[in-house]
Amino acid sequence: MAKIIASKNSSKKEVIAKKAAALFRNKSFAATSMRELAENIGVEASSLYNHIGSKNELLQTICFKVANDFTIHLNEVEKNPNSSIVKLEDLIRFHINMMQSHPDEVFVANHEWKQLSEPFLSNFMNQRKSYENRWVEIIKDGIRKKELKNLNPHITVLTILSAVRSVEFWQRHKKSIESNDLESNIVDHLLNGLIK
Amino acid sequence: MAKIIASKNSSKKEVIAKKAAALFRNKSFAATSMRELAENIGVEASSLYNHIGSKNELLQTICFKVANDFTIHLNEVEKNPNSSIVKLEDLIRFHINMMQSHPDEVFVANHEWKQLSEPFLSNFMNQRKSYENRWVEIIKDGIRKKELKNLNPHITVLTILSAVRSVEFWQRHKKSIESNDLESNIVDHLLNGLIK
DNA sequence: ATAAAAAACTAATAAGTGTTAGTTTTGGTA
DNA sequence: TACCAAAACTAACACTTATTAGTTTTTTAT
Repeated sequence: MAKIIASKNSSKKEVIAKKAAALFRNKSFAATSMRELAENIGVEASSLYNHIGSKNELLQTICFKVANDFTIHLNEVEKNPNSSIVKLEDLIRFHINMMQSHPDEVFVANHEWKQLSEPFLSNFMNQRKSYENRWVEIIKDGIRKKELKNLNPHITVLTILSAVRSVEFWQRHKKSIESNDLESNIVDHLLNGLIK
Repeated sequence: MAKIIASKNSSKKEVIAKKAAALFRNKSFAATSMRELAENIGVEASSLYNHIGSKNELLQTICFKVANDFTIHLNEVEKNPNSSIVKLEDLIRFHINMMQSHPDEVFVANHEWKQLSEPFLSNFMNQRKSYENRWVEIIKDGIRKKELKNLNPHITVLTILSAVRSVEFWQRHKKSIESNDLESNIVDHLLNGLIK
């Protein structure tokens, strides 16, 4: 009889969620069946329900865990009395690090949140909206203090948040690109531009 | 009896593909059923098969149409003897314009291509790889001619291609943001940076 | 008006979906 | 060793899926 193996660091539920994140990333939430998830873990589909509530709950767990991590870090950034530039650099680096340490989970939160069911969907969208608005305030502050160019703050935020997602594409090349290189390149590009 | 209405500019197949792109974007390919697509068009699901081969074929049509448009434009950019900066600006603006003129199709090509079946999947990935490599060459040329900073060209390309996807988020705010504003903000940010 | 072609319909197929019920096995504790 | 709860199993349910077959309606061309 096959078994779900829980390690010291992660409960069986966490083992399932981890594998689910990988599958939801590679095949999409809708195209991943519970039977397929079970097979990847080495167990029958019905056995999963001893540990989780539903397929939807798995998606919720993944998405809100990621959202909370980002919110918590933003709380800390806002607390510190740094310049807007330092704050932005800190935030950008955190995004890049999150994508490298939890690539599947962040990918799912970024791309599969649409498949959340209500009320989780509305909840998630509100949380994201609020997160973006707090970035916008940091940018506005930087413009006010003449640290940043007078670009549209909303566009700037979405440009940065989109740009950091390029890290998604680098997982395949883990060896060919140094992590520090990746991070400093993106930060430099987004803050100082491309032209000499 | 309901009917699929073909206009002068678009055949019935194109009407179906257009609606499919919108649904695939909003609900994902896997989560969109043929019955749902048919209902949105005002017809029974089986009637669609008088005009299309399969659900998969719809996705193929959408993805490769977009990929070809981008490839064709890149061909033209490479032909013209402009500086690398002008070429890059041209390419960035084309991406932004494509996302504004064909938002659903570009979104699907960007996010749902994974659902393509073989051999289309491999085909699409190769085409994208080649597209990215040709961007890389333009950047390398710019570095060689001292027009651009010496950043990693591969990282730079993916950063730009990710950043322009921020346009996806602006569809909801069509009225609040001027299209020209959006375009010039992104171009300025990616080429000249954020810091004053 | 009539015949032919295009495109709609209804009904059915076979396969796959998430999830539950009921049963058996497992591993740890008394 | 005997017991009990946790966690696995098999089997089934009620639906949904893409797609096809066969039929009827609509449109087009003569």
